[in-house]
Order: sequence, then C-alpha cells, then structure tokens
Amino acid sequence: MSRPSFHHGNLRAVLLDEAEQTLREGGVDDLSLRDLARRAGVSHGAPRSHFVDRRALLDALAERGFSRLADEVGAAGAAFADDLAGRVRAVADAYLRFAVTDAALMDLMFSAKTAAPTPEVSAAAGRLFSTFDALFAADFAAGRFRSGEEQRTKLLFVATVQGVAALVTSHRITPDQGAGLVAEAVHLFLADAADG
Amino acid sequence: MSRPSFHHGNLRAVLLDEAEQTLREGGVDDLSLRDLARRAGVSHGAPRSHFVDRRALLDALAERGFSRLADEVGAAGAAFADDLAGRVRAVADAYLRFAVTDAALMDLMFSAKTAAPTPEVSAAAGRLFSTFDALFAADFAAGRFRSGEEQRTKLLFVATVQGVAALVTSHRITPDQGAGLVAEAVHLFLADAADG
DNA sequence: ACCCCAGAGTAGACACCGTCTAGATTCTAG
DNA sequence: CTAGAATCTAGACGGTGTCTACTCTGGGGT
Repeated sequence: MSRPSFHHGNLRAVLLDEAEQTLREGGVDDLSLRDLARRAGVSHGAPRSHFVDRRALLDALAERGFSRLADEVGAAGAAFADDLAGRVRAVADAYLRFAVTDAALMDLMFSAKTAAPTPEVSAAAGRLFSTFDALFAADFAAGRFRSGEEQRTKLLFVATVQGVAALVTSHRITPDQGAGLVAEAVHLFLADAADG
Repeated sequence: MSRPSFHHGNLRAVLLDEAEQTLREGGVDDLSLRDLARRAGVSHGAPRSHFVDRRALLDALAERGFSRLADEVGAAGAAFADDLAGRVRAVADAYLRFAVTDAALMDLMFSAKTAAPTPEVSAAAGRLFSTFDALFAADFAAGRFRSGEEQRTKLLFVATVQGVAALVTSHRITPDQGAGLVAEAVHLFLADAADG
C-alpha cells in the first residue's frame, strides 16, 4: 500500500465503486470513463485494461447489481424461514428498496437491449432467480401454490414488484403508493396460495 | 412542398420520426442530434430550433410514446365494450405488444430519472392512466372490484404488465413466457374481481 | 539470481458529439 | 410593405470513447 506507484493495484474495483456512486448521484449519463479515471488518479487510457468498452463497464455494473440484489433478497427472506407470509413481504420489500435506492443501476440491469446480454450478466441474473427458487422451494414442494404453475407464479411475482419499482423510479407514482401496491400484491399472491 | 428550400417546413416531426426509427433499430445510444440532422438533410445546428437539448428530444419522444400507447390501449379495449374479461386481456396484450415492439422507447418512458419529468411528459403519462380509468370506469362503478381499492387495483395491473414487459425486453425471459405471464396475471385479476 | 514477458498504465491522436454564437434567410403579423 | 420573429447555416470549443505505440513493473521459469 505505498504511495503513487505505477501499478494501481486494484483499479477495477475502485472504478466500479466510483461508478456505482456516480450512478446513484447523477444517473447513467454522468458516467464517463475519463472522469472515472481522473477520480481514480490514473490516465484516461487506464480503464481500458479492465474494460474494453464503456459497454463493458456498464455490463460489469449490472452483473454486480444482480449479485447484490440476490444477496439482499436472500438475506431478507432468510429471516422468515418458517413464515411464508412474512417471507414474501420481506422479499418484496427488499426488492423494492433496492430498486428505489439504486434506481439507475436497476435501469442498467433491466434496460432493453437489442443484443443479448453477455454470459456474465446472464449468469448473475440467473443467480437472482435461483435465490427466489431457493427461498420458496419448500413451499412449492409442500404444494402451497397452484401446482404446475410454480415457475410462472414466481416470475409473475418478480415481474409485479419490478413493475411497481419502475413506476416509482420513473416518477409515475410516489414511493408510498409503491409500497402500498407491493403490499396489495403480496396480499393477492398469498390469497392465491391459500387456495392453491 | 418545393425542393430544397431554406425552411424545411416540418423538421420537428421528421426528426421525431427518424429518431423513433433509430430507437427501434439500435437503441438510445445510437441516437445523435447530428446524425438526425444529417438524415433530414439540414445542418447540424438546425434541430436546436426545435429541441434545446438532447434531453428535450428524448422527452418529446417519451411524450409521443405515452400518447401512442394510450391510443393503442384505448383502441384495444374499446373493441370489447361489454366483455370485462376480453377487455382486460386485450388491453394487457396491447400494452405488452407495444412494450416489446418499441422496447427502447418504453425504456425512455419509464427510465429512472433523478429529476422530475417535464410537465409535458407527465401530462402524456397522465393521459395513459386516464385511458385505463375510462376503460374500466363502468366496472368500477358497478362494484366489480374490491371497493375502495379501485385505484390501487388499476395501478397494480399496469405495474404487473409493465414488469413483465421489462423482463422480456431485458432478455430475462422469452416473449412467449411473457405472454404466458400476462395471461396468468389477467386470470388472477379477474378472479379477484369475481369475488370483489 | 537472473531474465524476460505479459499485464498494467501512460500519452497522444482521431473522429464524433453536444452546445454556443453570430449571421443569413424566410415567414408572417401588422 | 416592412419589421421582427422563427428557422436554418456555419464555424468553434471542450469533452468523450476508442485506437495505437510506448513505458513500466512484478513474478515465474530456468
């Protein structure tokens, strides 16, 4: 950990951290490779050693975002191991909180792309969905949801919370309204499970 | 309608059309004011007379998008005036179709913004929600949904379809899966209405 | 202990972009 | 008919992503 050495040491991590911060403060448009380099105290070409492209930087951010979302959702759900209703609520709340706190990041993760996502991003997104599976696997096995529709039910739940988040971050509804919608959605899903 | 005159005549509309096309083909990153000007056969500064900013162009596109979405949703629903189930299905399908066809535009419309939307965009978005209101006002009045929850039910429906669309356009699920999810969502909402 | 080479960072160039300004041209209201 | 407002042109500026050639340095194989 010496002072100005030629090799930075962990530029990649620093750039990603700085980028995430910028994303939170000013959105994706404020994200510039040159600016990131400046802030990290390296030359404007340095980031290229870690990200071929600006796109590559954005993909890495999305990948990281999916991982963190999976962690937070998983942790939130784990606290209600034997309480289905509480778990659904906690998971939905965690998801919405993430989406609102890191709205620009969320946009990056779910933005419409003409091209298919990179394998890395796909894998990270897959890990998020696996987290959902793991969280409710026992309930599925116990037949607490309409059988044969487990996957669909899970995806629909994700989509609903995702949609509410989009309405909030695009200023179409207030955060409070969003929380209310999520509560309503949880209610509906649990009612559906009750007579599964 | 003469040939090369100094005044283009309807530059604004042409720019917006061209921009929408580019949006469909290559996404928002391929959208450049200079390129648009080139394609319209005017100088690079010309667009400035109609859009102060690149942001202003994007906002105008979003506004236009909301209007068109409202039209398409309204038309789809109007075809099933006295068939609640058919109307819900038609509206949801129209919404999803728009979102998939103009994914990049949809992103623009629902992207996370740090700043509040312009009044124009807000108004256009409002018109979309009004369209939903008008489409189901009679059913609400007839008490076909849980009373006191009409607004919430409506928003939740929009959010759900919106979320499904996001999963599709971000390549998280296939268009077919998306259609299936929407069908499932419609089913759930109608079931909820049945015992409202 | 040495070399050397691949990875990491530097520096300069290039094309492109958004934006600003000043000026020319055209439309239109009075 | 004329003045002023809208519209468009043309040039300049700084910033950005990307490419290339070059320098530095740490660690592995001999």
